[in-house]
Amino acid sequence: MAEPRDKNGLTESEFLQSYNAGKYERPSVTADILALGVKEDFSCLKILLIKRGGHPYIGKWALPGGFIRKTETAYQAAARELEEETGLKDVYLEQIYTFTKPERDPRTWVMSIAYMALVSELKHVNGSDDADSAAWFDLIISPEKISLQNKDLGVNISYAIETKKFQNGAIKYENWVATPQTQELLAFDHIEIIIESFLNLKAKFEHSDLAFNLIGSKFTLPDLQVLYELILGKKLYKTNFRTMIAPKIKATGEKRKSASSNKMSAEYEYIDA
Amino acid sequence: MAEPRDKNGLTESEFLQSYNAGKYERPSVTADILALGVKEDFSCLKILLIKRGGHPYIGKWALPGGFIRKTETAYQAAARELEEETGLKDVYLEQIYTFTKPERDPRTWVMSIAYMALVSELKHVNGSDDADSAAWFDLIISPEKISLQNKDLGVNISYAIETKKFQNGAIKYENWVATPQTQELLAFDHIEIIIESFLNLKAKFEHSDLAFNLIGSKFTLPDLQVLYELILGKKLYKTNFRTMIAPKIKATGEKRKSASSNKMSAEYEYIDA
DNA sequence: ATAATAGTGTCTATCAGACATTATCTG
DNA sequence: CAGATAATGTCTGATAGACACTATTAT
Repeated sequence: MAEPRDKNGLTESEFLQSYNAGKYERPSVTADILALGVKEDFSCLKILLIKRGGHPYIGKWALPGGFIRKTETAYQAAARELEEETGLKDVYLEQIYTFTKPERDPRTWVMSIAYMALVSELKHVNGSDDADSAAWFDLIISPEKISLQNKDLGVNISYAIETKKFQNGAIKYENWVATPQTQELLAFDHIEIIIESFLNLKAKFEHSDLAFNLIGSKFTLPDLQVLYELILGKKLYKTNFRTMIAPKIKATGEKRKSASSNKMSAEYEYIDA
Repeated sequence: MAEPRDKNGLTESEFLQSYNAGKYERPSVTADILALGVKEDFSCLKILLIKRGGHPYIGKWALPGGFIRKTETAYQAAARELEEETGLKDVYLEQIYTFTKPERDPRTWVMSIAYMALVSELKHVNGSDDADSAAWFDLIISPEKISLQNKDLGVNISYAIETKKFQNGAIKYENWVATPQTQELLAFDHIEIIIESFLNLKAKFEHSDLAFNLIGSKFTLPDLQVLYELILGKKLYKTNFRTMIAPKIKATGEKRKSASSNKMSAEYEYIDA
């Protein structure tokens, strides 16, 4: 059978040779990473930010990330940038959402593919590259408010969150808006990425085993419960938590102090179904 | 306080004026839409495909979609392309996933932001633009196989699906691979977009009211149950289905024939919580 | 009239939520 | 020893799963 030709009489290989990639304007695309961890004493979640070393938003705190290269996937770019800018590697990485508002970057047309990383050990992070410095911030988040704080650096970034539901025929949407509450703010629309990703994490948390990516391989049940309470934003009953978690874990036989209190407790590890 | 300057001594506005957008190579970005509906007699799901009118993959069936413009969001592009190529508008549209393998398009570096559309009425669709023609295909999907068929056009496209689980330390992944089973196949990596989106839909289906976007505003319970069974891929018990769905619906007082059988049945409508 | 299917009643197992109680550990 | 917290027992109500049965409708 004859090779198909288009309206200009070209075969596919002829078309590809003559294809002009410059015909349409193209956006730059970055992979930005929301890296989450838990504070050593399990008193709050931690989020990794970098201080921007160049324009735009020079000196502002931002999510680590950078431009995707032609030879790599977005996932590979996210892993590469995370390691380059903070030294973190071999962590759980998942694509969350792609942000595309045309005016979201003052330089030019830039889309951002947001990734969420879950980190079980808050390694010391060091800035490099585009980033002056990298640091873990306390992340305090509720349905009404989000704060990112680093006491050592004296930085406090807060936004109020308002959620609105609206409906369009049978089509139901939920929207939220973040309103700045402090002088110091995040670069770009990164606060939106954080809120969207956290809501995503919360929704997935109850029906998956994502929690175990945030805690070391050996842990105590009081610590694990505190972690669940941090993410879900509510207290859990110990008994119910334990019956829920029981099929997923097994005792190591060891005993050790919990990080969230300083009492001895049995040690467990995750078993995969 | 002085305006901050970068290592070249530029302020932000000076930097932005001199910013060279051509420094890094940029990808083209498309919005592609998986539009789902239900067959009139509720015997299977339907998916909207277009026949490509130009290279590459000329003459092959593909998802509707096209390049995102500099003045619009990906959501707006998806809505626009769907209407341009098929005439469908005012439908539920949700971003699913962004596909970024560098070699996924033979022309050049192209990323695809995939959207899922849920359509409650299978309006007659007409091709235009890049698309020779648009048509609804029967979508038959199981954990092992996916088929897209249009008997009028005599087209049958099938792939076998294999799922693999693998683990990387505490990090657990699930992957699937689609293997061609027929001569005729979809353009690009669109089969991946379809499978990924459908898995997403299935996961969300049980914990949301997405179903009502696939059925008209007035419906019978037998029809609604058949729709749930189609998406979930399993039989449901009538009693349990009705107690589950009861809080979300109210009777209109009318009676009419179901589409899935030809018996009279009470008519209901969706009520929002 | 009969077969098919719409609609209802009910039983059971499981699980989330809620307290109460006992055991153990730290200071 | 006292106060705190780890660990366990048990009660309740809601919900998913499973059948059985009656009512209604198309042919």
